[in-house]
Amino acid sequence: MDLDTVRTFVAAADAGQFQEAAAELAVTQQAVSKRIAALERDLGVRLFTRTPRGAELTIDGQAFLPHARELLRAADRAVASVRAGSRPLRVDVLSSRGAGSGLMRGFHRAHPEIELDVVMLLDIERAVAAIRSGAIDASFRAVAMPGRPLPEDIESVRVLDEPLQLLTGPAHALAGARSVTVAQLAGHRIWMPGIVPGSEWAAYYDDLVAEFGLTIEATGPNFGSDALLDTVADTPALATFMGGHTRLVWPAGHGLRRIPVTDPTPVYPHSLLWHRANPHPALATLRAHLAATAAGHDAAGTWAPGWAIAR
Amino acid sequence: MDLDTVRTFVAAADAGQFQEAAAELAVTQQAVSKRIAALERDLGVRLFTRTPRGAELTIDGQAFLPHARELLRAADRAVASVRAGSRPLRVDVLSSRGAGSGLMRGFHRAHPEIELDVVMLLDIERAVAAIRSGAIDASFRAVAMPGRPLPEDIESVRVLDEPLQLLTGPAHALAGARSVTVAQLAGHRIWMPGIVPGSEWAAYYDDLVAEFGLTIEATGPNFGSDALLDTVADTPALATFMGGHTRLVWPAGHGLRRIPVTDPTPVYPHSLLWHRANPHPALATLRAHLAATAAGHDAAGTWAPGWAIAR
DNA sequence: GCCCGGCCACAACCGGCGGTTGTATCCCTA
DNA sequence: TAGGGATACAACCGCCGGTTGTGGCCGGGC
Repeated sequence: MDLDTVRTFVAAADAGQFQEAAAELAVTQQAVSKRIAALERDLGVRLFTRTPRGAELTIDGQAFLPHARELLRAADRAVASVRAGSRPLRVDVLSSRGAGSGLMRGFHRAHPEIELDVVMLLDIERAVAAIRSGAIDASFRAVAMPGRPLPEDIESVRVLDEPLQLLTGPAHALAGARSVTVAQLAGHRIWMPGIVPGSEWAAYYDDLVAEFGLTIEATGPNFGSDALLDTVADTPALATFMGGHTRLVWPAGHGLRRIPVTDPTPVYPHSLLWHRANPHPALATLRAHLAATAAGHDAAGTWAPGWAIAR
Repeated sequence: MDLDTVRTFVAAADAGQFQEAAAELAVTQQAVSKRIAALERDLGVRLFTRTPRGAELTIDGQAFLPHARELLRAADRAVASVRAGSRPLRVDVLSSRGAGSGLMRGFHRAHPEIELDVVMLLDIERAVAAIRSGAIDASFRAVAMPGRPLPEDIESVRVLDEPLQLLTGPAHALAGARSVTVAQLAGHRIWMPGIVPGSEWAAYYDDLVAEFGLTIEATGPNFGSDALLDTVADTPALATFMGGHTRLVWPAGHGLRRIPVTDPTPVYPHSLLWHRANPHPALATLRAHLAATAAGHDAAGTWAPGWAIAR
């Protein structure tokens, strides 16, 4: 289906006649007639009843019309999403199910009128480059990499500390625990596929391993979180970490357990990063929303690498 | 923009390479390459970074992808709206702002998963013909015309009595009244443009005029309810009737007044009409919803023509 | 009652869009 | 270094979709 044809249909329906629609679209009446005929052939129904005084919608045409309008609106939104200047606010998040996504969902609920696009860059290096180039407007991340402070033109504000939880299958040795200490995790295999090597996310787990002597396998390709959950559910010796704010679509019958980690609770600190000179009006709205809804940071009993919360 | 091109973009994004997308779409790799290049030219941005091992989305491509998917979903819904068999439930209402529309909005809120299409046929003759032919699944209307009972294969159930209210501008003689009796309306001009001559709606007002000696001008073209409200607001000698369940988008600064009518209150009885043999599953859901939410009919102090509520 | 005007459909024609085949180039891997 | 797999570029061509020209239908006005 061609959107020009749909546009022609809507114009003809609004005008009530092909001739006027043709003038509006700057084509001949015959072209409109052929387009409508082609659309009717494709759909297999008659959309207009032709009269000597114009064309009026059939019942099928009436039913199709609002869908056609919605189709054109969707096309406009799609084009706007990549239009340079005055495009939707474009925000990078760490993962599709992490705290950043949750914050953006909350923002969208609070401001449904603001057009949003959420993308996922792989590490903070690219995120910072994209922010500086204007390709994205903001990013939810730990603020830096070890030894690599943020450039001066990037601003940041700490938004949320996401506590890590242990995710195990029903047959795991720790499956019955109400909570586990970090010390108890020593000796257990923890599997974190899909972490991009060299990213600040990988550095976080490197620090966690170095500090508490855990065994984290960050290798292996990422086949998606469904595959991860499947494997964890079926493998008694395997567990994984999950953000405490992740809202899982819980697969039925897996018997998965989420177990809080304590003494200390490892938290992943999320900050909002943006360019000092970014003029996007929705960016200010987002910052105000986050400031208004942010929970206080209770550092007592939690752990995070120093470089991740610097500034 | 061509939807085949958008489909190609989504396929390439999912596959991560043009070659596989081409195989999926049963075209050559070169065709996919040209389509993507054309889409990028149209949008003015690069959507993929080409590598010797495939093609991965740019940031713009990532932002565009969900919009592209939504565009294709909208196209599917549009096609489904006219697909013979298993199409959305198609319901006819009297007007876009009357009680029927309100009931359908309530039904949609209660069952958002059910696909709906609302159309507006002009009179009950056509509605009954459309119901019998299967072009629509149900209709909200007064059940019949005077002297023309419903055919045997059409079933109906009374759903809602909508009280008429008087709508006046601020300078109208009755503008200050908390309520008016039907007798008080005698001598005032009441303007009802857009009523289809010969329809059961027109017959209703004919009966109202004959019974109570009102002056109703049902003539003149219908320039839309906005124009109607404008005229009523500015013309002291003119009023109109409006369904009491109409939820107006109240134009600011017009000073319009809605005044209940009493002694008796004219009500427009809405029934749901459908074909006895219509197998659409959503039709049963709609009937159950209406039965569960229907208000009782309090006939005391109201008036409606006998033919409109027969059966 | 007839004619004219407005609107839509059909036919013929034609240019360009979008497909295919063929080929060059790049990069990773063995 | 050779080969495989990926994309881009070039040449070719059929057909889709536009235009012009024309005919039919119906209603309103003279």
